[in-house]
Amino acid sequence: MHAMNAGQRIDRFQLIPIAAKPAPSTIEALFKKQTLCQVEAGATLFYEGDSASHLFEVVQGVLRIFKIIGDGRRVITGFLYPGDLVGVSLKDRYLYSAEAVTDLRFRRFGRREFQDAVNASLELRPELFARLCDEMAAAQNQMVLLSRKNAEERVCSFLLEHLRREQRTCPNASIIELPMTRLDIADYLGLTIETVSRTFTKLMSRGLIAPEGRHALRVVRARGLARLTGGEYEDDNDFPMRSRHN
Amino acid sequence: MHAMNAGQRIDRFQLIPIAAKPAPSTIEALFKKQTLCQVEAGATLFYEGDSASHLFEVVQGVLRIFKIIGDGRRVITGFLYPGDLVGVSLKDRYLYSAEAVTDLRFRRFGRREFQDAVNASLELRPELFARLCDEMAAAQNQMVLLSRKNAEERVCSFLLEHLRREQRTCPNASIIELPMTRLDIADYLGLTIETVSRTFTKLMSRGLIAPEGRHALRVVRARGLARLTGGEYEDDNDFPMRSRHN
DNA sequence: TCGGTTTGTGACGGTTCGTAACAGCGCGCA
DNA sequence: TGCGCGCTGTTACGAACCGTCACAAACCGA
Repeated sequence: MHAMNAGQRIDRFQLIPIAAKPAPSTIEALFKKQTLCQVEAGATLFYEGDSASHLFEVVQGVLRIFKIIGDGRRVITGFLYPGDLVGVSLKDRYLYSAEAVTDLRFRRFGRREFQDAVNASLELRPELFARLCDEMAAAQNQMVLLSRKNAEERVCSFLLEHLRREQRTCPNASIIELPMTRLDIADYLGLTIETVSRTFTKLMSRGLIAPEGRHALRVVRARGLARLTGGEYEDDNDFPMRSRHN
Repeated sequence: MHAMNAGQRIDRFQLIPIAAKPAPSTIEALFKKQTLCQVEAGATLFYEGDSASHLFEVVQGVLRIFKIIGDGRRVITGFLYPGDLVGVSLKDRYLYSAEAVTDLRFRRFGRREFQDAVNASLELRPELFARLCDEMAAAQNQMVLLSRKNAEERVCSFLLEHLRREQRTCPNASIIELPMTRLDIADYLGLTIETVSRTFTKLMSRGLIAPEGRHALRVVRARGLARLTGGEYEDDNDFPMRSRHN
């Protein structure tokens, strides 16, 4: 297995002053009242098994959450982006470790205070619940990917997932940033870096994607990628899964 | 890929009269007020994509929840047992299909009524949240299994998971019932039936487990199985993952 | 008892892994 | 500015694991 850059544990965040905001109505607004923190790429926010004292909201940058088993095998269960919440679904201990992929800005919230705030507000509760559902849906899709998709399908799914993300802010974007390393991608997709690398090369040689600097690439034929994901991401054509709800 | 027994859709459950109970304090008590339903093995409770009108509580028997992608590949994301809730983490549509593995007794609850009941009760909310967290934790562990474990580790993890379940009701049980088919197990573990079968045989020849009829087996050396899971289920010995929380 | 389904076992092959060598890029330092 | 070093990423090749295919045996319900 490959070595990975073990981040230093940070016990003292660099604090950035932030102006006070009006009454919180959504979770994001609630977090806005919290101090903005910043850490460098590679830093660890918390370890799996740590007492779960805080929730986090990613403000800028990318975060990876992962589990490590026995002999060092790592599984990245998710990448988190600005607006995402970390540590919603937990009881008293973190289920996974969290490290900054890039330089990262985030906000922290004490678990108890957060719970109290959510309990007190009729607006916050449905939103929190919705976020939990999204997290669960993502986990299920990831299980499908890890369980039954081959290397090419996994990589295509990954790329389209990221394209969709870019397109949420910029609807006809075709360039996706991939700040994480190949090892990160491999550990997220349940492959090795070599297989990820080979698959990228193959997709490029077929003209589906094109390199765009070191840590970005251009999706040339999104439709072509979608056809290779093995089961989701079909947009317009009829899809057996969808046509069945009664 | 192997064919699977496509269950008939049930539109009318067999209803079983049940005595009214006192005030609900836990979720289980809440469900006790609902009519008990029964279906035969193979029946479908709902399909992925269906409008999510109800939650379910398994009362007796086993349920499988699964997703199917494009060309018929199936992924079983979980087996559910008496006391388990189905459909907690969802918004307006079911994330997966649900079929009875065995003859099944269950209770249904309208989503809206359930939401209202939970919102109205200060006791129910934490329990619901806790169940969501458990569901999430299970999903994460499954991702680890599917992503990084080999066939033997997957099967051993599966067996121990079931042994633990049996031992929750009967602390020194060593026989585990496996009412699902090999195909179900394979689709749950991301393997083929042949690999599951071969792995069982191997574990038997090593004396770790012993056959106990067709759909049950005896765990002879649980400790031995635990050592082969590749990362969890170590009980007493120091375990790097655990020794690190501060 | 019979036929279909489920399970078990073997041989074979393919996808992915693992090792290794090399190339590209960034960084510090002379 | 040029050089060396380390890290990341790419490519090649042999090996291993698991999937595929084929068939037999066991089981189950009619």
